[in-house]
Amino acid sequence: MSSFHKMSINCNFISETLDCMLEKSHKHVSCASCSARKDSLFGNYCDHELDELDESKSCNYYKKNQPLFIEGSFPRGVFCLNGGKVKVFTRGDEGKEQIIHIAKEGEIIGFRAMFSGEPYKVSASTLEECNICYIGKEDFLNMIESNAVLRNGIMKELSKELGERAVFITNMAQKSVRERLAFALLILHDVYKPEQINLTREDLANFVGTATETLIRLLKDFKEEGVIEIHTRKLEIVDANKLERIAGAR
Amino acid sequence: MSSFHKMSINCNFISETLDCMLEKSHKHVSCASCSARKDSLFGNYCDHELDELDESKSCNYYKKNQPLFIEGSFPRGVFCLNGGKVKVFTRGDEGKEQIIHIAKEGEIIGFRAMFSGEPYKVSASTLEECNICYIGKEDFLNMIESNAVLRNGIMKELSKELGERAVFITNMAQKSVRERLAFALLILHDVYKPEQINLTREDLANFVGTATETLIRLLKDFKEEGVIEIHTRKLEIVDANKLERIAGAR
DNA sequence: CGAGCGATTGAAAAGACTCAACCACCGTGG
DNA sequence: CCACGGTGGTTGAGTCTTTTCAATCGCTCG
Repeated sequence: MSSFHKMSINCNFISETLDCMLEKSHKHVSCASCSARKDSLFGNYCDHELDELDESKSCNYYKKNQPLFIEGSFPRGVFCLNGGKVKVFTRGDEGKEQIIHIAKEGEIIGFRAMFSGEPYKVSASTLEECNICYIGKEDFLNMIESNAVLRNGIMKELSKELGERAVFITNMAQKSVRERLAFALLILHDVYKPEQINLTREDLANFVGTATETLIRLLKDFKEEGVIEIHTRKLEIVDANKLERIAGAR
Repeated sequence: MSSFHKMSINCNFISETLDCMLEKSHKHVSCASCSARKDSLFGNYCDHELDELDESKSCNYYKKNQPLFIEGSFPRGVFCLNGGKVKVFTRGDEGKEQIIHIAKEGEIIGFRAMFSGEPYKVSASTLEECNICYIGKEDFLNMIESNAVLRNGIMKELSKELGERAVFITNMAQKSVRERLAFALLILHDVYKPEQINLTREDLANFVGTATETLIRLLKDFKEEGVIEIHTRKLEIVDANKLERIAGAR
């Protein structure tokens, strides 16, 4: 844990660090004023709960492509995304990443392995500059134990994800790459809005579950069909309805 | 809830009347004497908890290929498998089944949707004759609320499944059908042992995520390579190590 | 300004699917 | 008891999607 903390002792306020000199000072973002919190599992916390939460957490700044945790290691706490996007992925036999989920502000990451008693089955790393708070395992489990609302929120979240993954599996097994790409773009549209989708082609391919070259060709098709606009690396969804039609039902 | 109960009561009548030879009377299997329980989430229940459980549940006999619940409907309770195998699956756009999981004795099925507040994202139906107990939603949720051990067991289970599905997704996305089949056979070997794997080719194909014809050809290959034995419908694993090698890491 | 990574394109090869036909086993009803 | 129908299993051939390999381009960053 200590190494992890050291690693991330520099700090936050993306708004300040956007382009100028990269002075990331380690400011403590109070949960009470966290803009991402309203959509999170802590959204309905009252004042004294927020104080408690503030006590037990630490805030950290992450650069692009920094790992939060790695498949196979054991969890020591959970991560609460204040700003930025994070990819959650596994590696197949040849080391190729399969992205399972792209997390955005407000999401809590890494609590699955906290309950399963197993090591992480997935890895997580930042896709861009991020501000991420960290809550130690013990504190987190205590909160779960003593706070039924939070606990139910967690169970609901676990359950929802489980359902989503069933659909994901079915899509992987039965849809063509073209359909899966359309599906993926719709999901990413939701994650990134109001911004444009901003991923490397490789990450996008690893989310869709295809080869990078295939992905590129299909993106070109979509562009020619007028459903997306390609701005170098960034993708703009032009016709979401058409995408839905391409993606098929669900 | 009532309609579901009616349905299952009917099952018993039907079963009794249809195969009179087989005498599947609707006996109440006491949880205390349930042989499947020791491996289940209720494995460590004490006497008075078992009494309570017995109170709130009903026992039902299911014929082969009977549905427990269907994608899109809302859950009214959970199913506890006393005997027999059950497939859990979703349907893709063209109605093709994708089997997500094959459950065996001792497993509790259908609790995901209980917490998510969503309708079922999957369907479940019996693969053979089954004895299945049913616990109503309210009773079940009360148990969860008041019994921390059970609750933690459930959370652990949800978490484990979530991890397994991440692996499943990666396999689907990156492995060849041949590798996936090897992987699937190993899983099924575990589920079915000490019996032989007993599924229709179509179900097996829908678990692996391929066409029935492709599956059959690959089974033949495996047989010729000496890793399995085919006894009409039943499959015997001859060389699990070799299967593991074929399946790749993990 | 050069190195290097990410993006792109083309051509060939492979894996898997679809379609169509046929077989074989099993329980049913005549 | 046997013919029948139906489901599940098997095989072959052709097609098509997708991958792989190889090469090129282009932008960004030090």
